Amino acid sequence: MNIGEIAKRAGVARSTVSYVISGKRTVSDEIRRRVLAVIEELDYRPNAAARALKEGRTRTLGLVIPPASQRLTDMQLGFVASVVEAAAHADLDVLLSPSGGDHERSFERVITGRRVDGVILMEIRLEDDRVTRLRQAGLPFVTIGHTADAGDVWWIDVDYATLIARCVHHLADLGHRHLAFVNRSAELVAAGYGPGHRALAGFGAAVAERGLTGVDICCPDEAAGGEACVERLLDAHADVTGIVTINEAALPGIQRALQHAGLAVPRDFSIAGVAGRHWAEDFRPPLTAADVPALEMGDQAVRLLLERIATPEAPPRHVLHAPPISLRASTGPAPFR
Amino acid sequence: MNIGEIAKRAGVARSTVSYVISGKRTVSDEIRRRVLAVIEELDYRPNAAARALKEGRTRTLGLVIPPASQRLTDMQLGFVASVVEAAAHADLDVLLSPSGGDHERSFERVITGRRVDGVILMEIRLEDDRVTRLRQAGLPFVTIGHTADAGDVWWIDVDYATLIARCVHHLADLGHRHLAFVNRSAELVAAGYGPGHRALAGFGAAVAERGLTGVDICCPDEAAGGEACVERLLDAHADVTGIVTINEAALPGIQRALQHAGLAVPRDFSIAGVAGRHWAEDFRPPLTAADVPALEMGDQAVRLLLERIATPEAPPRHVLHAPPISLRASTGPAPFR
DNA sequence: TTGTATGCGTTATCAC
DNA sequence: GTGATAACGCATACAA
Repeated sequence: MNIGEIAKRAGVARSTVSYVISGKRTVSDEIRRRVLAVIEELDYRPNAAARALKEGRTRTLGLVIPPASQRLTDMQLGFVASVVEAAAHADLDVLLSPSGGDHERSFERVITGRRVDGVILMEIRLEDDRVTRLRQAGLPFVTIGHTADAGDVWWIDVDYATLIARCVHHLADLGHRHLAFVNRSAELVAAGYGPGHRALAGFGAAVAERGLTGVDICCPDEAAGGEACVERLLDAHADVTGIVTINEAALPGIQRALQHAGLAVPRDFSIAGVAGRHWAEDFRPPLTAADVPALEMGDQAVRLLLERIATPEAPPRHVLHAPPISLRASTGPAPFR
Repeated sequence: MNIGEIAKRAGVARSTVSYVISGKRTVSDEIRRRVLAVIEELDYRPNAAARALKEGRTRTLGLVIPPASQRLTDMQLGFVASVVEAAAHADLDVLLSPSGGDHERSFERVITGRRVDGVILMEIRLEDDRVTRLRQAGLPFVTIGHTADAGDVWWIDVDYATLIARCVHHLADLGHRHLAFVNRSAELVAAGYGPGHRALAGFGAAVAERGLTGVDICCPDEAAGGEACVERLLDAHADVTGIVTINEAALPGIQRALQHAGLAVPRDFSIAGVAGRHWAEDFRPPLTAADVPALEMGDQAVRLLLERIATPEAPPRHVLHAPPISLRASTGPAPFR
């Protein structure tokens, strides 16, 4: 079933069918009706490969996700969901590529061979080979997160340093003097995961500015790890009265550890951080946290990418999100000890 | 950058370059080396669209996921992850398509226009338009889950009826006489979501067989909903001593409600079900449950699809998984009341 | 062992 | 307002 078949049955030239479909030149009403009727009858759809070959674009975006073997966080999932949604809205398809581990071939396949018109990259590290590779491939791309030297790339990110600093200031205002920062997993941080490093820097700066003492600790990205981490933390630093965190997946475990230690939140202990809305609201009591606007960010990433594809020479654009901290119920005045 | 350019620089015919790449006929060592050197130097990769047009296949699979707006469950995420992984392993790309809601266009785009060689469909309902549509489109597809009339389609599913029945028998053996079944969300069940209906049927049959009393209740797929649901349940049916569930996302809420009601698990109350391993292990105490082998199933779905593509006339294949129930710590003898 | 020629299904340029 | 035709980049049957 191809455009020639439609043309033959409608008794017109192939080009006429093409123009009926694209509307790029005027076609008499009668012929258009006849062609459309045949298209309808045979349920004809243009062949995507032929069109891509001729037009030089695929109407497809590549989305490079973290290796799926390690569970995606809620936030990452939100990005994927919103990117797919926004792409669909722009009549674009999304080609998924896991990266990292032994998935180099998949990544290479997606970015070479003109398979996609552009790429959205997630889970960026301060130094990121994939960014280097995309730069050299000359394929338009936008990153969610940004490398250390991202002046020339288009990106969109959450301002972890600022958000974590705000959490520290909030707790300091409440009288807390000894805080802990619960980071993402040690492997991730060691690999140069941007949010981990930037949030830690923000924590350090704010703690210093307010003259507090602060300890930081890496924590596996899951409940059991969070529980163990906080147990150790409470053990080693009995004076800590508040936690600041960006590790949403560890929250259920953190909660269990505090409960187990007989610490009531927020009476005996406060906690605040950056987390997907869902995690924050599921915390008991609901978590005072900056809600990452993952849905909005995915949408924005697609818009930026389309802009970049449309105007390759435009100067790079960066967007840094610093959503307000939603005051919920997990922070309160520092306890007397 | 195309094959002709490589040919010119290497001083050979285009077909020779093509054969060097595909290896489909022997090429003298010297010429092959020369060609490969040029390919390497220019970092040439065959154009995917041209290849797809010529070969009549795209080396791409379509993966139709539930509308991403509603959070994907862990299990669904496991399917996506393993499908992408298995596809990458077979050097195939995965085109993602959200379905349901206002995403019909995306779905249509993926299945028409020969954009993919085959489709994997998730989150199947007993009556499912998408299955009908794919049947009529004549595109090879495999479903994870199965419709009521799935004799002629290739599918792979979890045997919810059997697994839930096993949970009931397990609890009955422990002396429980009054059980409750916590289903997925009312909307999902009303929409004809297969697992919900089949699990309920299995529950009803097993309860009848053992002469127990059973109540069933639909429950939103999230923690807060689970908490509210179980509160109502305990209120209305004080004699219930055990819950059987397929609603993994509600588990944290169920746990909170039981705790809040002062019921210790498993001393005062037992709970068992079907859940992703992660949810089961995060439950306190760890949940006695059938661990859905999501990773294995995604892999299998890809294998089945490739088989179906390779042999279009082969009789349909069905795989029903009934993994054993992992005995953990959430079930115990019925309490005296 | 290598080269030549053709067609996959579109879109767009040119001629009418 | 419409039709014929030349690419797009590749794979392969056929010729040498």
